[in-house]
Amino acid sequence: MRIHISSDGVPIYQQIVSQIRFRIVSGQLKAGDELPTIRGLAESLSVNPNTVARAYRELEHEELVEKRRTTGTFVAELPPRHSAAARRRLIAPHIDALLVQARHLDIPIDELIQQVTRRDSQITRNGKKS
Amino acid sequence: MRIHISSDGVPIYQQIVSQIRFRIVSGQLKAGDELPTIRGLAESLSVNPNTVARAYRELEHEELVEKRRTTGTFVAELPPRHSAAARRRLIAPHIDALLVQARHLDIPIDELIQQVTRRDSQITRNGKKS
DNA sequence: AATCTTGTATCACTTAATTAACACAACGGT
DNA sequence: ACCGTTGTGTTAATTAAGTGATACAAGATT
Repeated sequence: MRIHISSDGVPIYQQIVSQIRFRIVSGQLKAGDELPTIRGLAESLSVNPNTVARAYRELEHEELVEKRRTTGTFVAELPPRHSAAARRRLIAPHIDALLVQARHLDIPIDELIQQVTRRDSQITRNGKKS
Repeated sequence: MRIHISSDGVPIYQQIVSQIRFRIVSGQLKAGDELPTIRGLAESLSVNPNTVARAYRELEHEELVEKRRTTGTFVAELPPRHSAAARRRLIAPHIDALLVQARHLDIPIDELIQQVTRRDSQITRNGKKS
């Protein structure tokens, strides 16, 4: 598991969370796959185990991973399910945030859609490859 | 100017920034419109003037507003311009964040696109109305 | 049962972020 | 010229965030 930490102000635990989350939701990590142990990853990154534990705890709260004591941490079997209405409600603020950014940068809606589509297929492709 | 502050952990100045920014980029506030004075808004929100001043400073850094000493703060005349390449580069991480969220919620790409489009036209409509 | 490895919990330290109190400076109106 | 209103700057106090050191607890392995 190659995790890259850059000292650019973003907290270490968040860098870990977002990199692992990205691999899970993009399919590079599959259900049941084992993550590095807290201590193992902590040592390879030269950070405190608490920092990795915190990252794993966040992922667990999102139900993306499952921790089994004395065994390790694994990608969760069941991604959480929501109703269509709940999904729309949960994604709405993120959509708004993106639209505000796009308008701020004066990006027209169709150009935005185009880039979203392209980026999505890139992520899909990378996930299937591994 | 109705600004709503909720004590949910998000810093007050950020709540002010995002609410005003949203109104500017969505067209509810137009170029030249005057914002509340720092002291005035501070009093109506029962916060320190420095907190509002900080919010306005952020908006000024984004070139969304323009402060005129002894006169007040106004929505800026010229939105900043970037090249197409620069715009793509700046929006990319926000797109990725949205896609990660969408996959996390198991929202298919076409449903996402549909909701983005709908929300964009809602924002556009609201902007024109005022 | 002993022991190793796993995640967990507690505490402390450091740093950054947030907000506030208060004085200053500039410009417009009278 | 004066005074009121505007944004500005300095400083401090408080709080929150991030990370680390270290000890604990539980289950697997032998």
